[in-house]
Amino acid sequence: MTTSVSTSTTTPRDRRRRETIAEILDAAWELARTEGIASLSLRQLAKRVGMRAPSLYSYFDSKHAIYDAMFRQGQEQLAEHMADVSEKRPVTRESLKAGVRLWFEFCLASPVRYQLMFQRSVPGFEPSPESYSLAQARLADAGRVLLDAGVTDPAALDLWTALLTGLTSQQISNDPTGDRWARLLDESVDMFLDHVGALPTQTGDAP
Amino acid sequence: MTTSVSTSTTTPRDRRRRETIAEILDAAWELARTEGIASLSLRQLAKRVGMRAPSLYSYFDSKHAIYDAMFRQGQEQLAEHMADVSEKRPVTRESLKAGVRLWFEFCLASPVRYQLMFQRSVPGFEPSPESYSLAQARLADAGRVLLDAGVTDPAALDLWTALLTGLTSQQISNDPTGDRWARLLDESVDMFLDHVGALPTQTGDAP
DNA sequence: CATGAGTTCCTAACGATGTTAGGAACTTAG
DNA sequence: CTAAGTTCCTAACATCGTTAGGAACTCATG
Repeated sequence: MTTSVSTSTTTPRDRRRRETIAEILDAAWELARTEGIASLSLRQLAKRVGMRAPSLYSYFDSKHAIYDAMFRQGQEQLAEHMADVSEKRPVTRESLKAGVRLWFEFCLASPVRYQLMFQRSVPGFEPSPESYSLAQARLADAGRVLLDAGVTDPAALDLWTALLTGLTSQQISNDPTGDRWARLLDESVDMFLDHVGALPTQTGDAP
Repeated sequence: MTTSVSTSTTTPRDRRRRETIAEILDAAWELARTEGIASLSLRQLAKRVGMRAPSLYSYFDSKHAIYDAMFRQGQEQLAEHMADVSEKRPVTRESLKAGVRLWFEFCLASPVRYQLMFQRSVPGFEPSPESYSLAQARLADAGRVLLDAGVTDPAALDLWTALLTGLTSQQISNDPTGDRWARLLDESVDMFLDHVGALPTQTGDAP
């Protein structure tokens, strides 16, 4: 309950605090990258930022909260990564493929991030409602793109996400560094669109 | 190095031992079902079979070895579950759909088992080479079925497994008890076969 | 400047985890 | 009967997330 109504929460102390939080999260990602996302230990993390484990509790309520913050970062990064393509209209076969390729790129760029965000690889963890709503919004975006492509059947949407998540996790667990996935992605998109009869590859303009 | 060359390892003691091992594994599955596959604790497991934790080490070298034994059990159960359909020739669109439905049934019957076998949901665990080879054999079976259906392109095989694993994990995490997946499965199989041009739905017998 | 609140850090500790050491009681083979 | 092998135990170690309680610091107000 400080009386800081004047400057909008940018006191010199708050700045330092935000820097420390960022530093902790950076270290957490690095540690997750080397030890595995589920093997993040507070003592190791604290050591990496020059602290003891209990001091982390000045910045996060629990280990869970750290995972949650990482989850949010991931969602923000995803939104940024997809910004260009997610609003482009009209939707064409090519723009859809480009979007899918961007999504794949994002997932492959950091398998650990992918595991945290989409694979529920951390045993006790599920994102808080606020963080999860971010994810829902992103998913709604993807759904809207497909809707604008003329795909309306809910079952088809299920099929679409199943196809993409299947391809992604298969690629990540089998061949994270391979680069021959682009063709498979395009083929999948074609298969799906042909099946549901959307965005025909022939120029389908009515005269 | 006992001199038991006569009776093929069926001494009254070995029997008791095998019973105990089975009992431990049963309790492990039950515990995994209630606590989550990754939250299996040796002390809880021991309590459930009327022991203390260290006594489990007379039967398994480590917690990892218990997971490995569970993995093997899962593979054996899968083989048994799929036995009817995996050898049926010639492969038809219907038999393929039946096989896929069996697979789905198996996965949904025990989400915990699915997570252990296919989702790598236990942080430190990966199956031993011997156990893994079992899984490889099962996978080869599935591949052979597809090959006999006329699907030879390796990329198409990737697409097939991606589609199925995507559908499975999506179903399990979103709606484990729902029963409207059968239609989606059939639709997926049709989409795939149409795309690769195998097993045409018209009676394709040459006159 | 001085005082008091708020923050950031620490050490010590609790209960839980997987695992090892060492020993007692039992089963079995010679 | 005796010696080996097994099955169980308690005690303990290092690790984990987390809490309690206190020392040192920053900072706004008298």
